[in-house]
Amino acid sequence: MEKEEKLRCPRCGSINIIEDSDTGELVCAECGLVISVGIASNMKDWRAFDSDEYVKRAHTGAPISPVRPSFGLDTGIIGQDSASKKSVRKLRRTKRHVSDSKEKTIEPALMKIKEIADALNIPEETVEDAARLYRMAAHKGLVKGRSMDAMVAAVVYAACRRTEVPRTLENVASFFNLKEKDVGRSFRFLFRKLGIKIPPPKAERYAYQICTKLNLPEEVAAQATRILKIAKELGATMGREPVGVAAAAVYMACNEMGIHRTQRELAQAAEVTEVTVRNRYKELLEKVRPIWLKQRKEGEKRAALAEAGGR
DNA sequence: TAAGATAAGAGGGACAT
DNA sequence: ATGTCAGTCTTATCTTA
Repeated sequence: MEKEEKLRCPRCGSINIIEDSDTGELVCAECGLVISVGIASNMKDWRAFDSDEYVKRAHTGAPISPVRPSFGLDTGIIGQDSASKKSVRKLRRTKRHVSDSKEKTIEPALMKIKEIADALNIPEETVEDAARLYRMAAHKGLVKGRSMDAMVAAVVYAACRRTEVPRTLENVASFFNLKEKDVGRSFRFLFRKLGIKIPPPKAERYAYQICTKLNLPEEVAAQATRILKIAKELGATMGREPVGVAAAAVYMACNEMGIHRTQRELAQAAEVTEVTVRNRYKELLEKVRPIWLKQRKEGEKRAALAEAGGR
């Protein structure tokens, strides 16, 4: 059935490597790692599955460099890589490969992926990943007998997670008029069966997204990112929904910078409840704020010194 | 009106059976 | 496969400043 190469997946060691004839990419059929080219380089950390584990096994160093993340959503930042045209063609050209009927049945799903991607402003890179995941699922017979919408929703959501595009289950589910929990169920089913580990979403991504929604200055996002970094190091985000933590961090950054935003506004932007924002905020106040303020003070001091010295 | 507090209920993960 | 357990988040309601 599957093509086999003499290659081994560097992540899971499987020799079950599929070649995507369109892109020439080598993809591990077991875990989905793209071996030769593509998004693999963007996906750094795979080990953890849920939020708890993520913090427990938090990679120590490696500060998440806040280098202009492309946070998407209605801002013009998405079209960075101008490969859109190429990848659309890539998606269309799926029939050329593999003669069997499976590829044919996949086509409508790919179209749906395109549709939802347009609606939710999802970048091409993510669309391709979703298509790739759907193919893997189809080849393993995981789609048969299940709602195609739910499966498409699941792979789109998964691709968003893998490529760190901040979209919630709710975002994806509502496009298909599905319930969040149903998409979630499909998502978990699919990726348990595929054996693919998908890293938890990063709170920093949501922080930027929230700031964008509320038209907050970049400095707020930068401060929120620092808060989140400290929170992570302290384990204060353990087991919490990243988007909720992000909302609280942004709220705290606003407060500290004299920008008035209510908890309700943050809650709405993050699509969580006020209670969640409150609870996360409370935790951040206790655990993170002291350290954060100290670091800020030190940072300012350094900046002042540097400026004085530079003159 | 914003924010804090509390309680009941749901859904899901870990773990054991 | 099914059940229990601990923990989170949501909804609803009430209180406080």
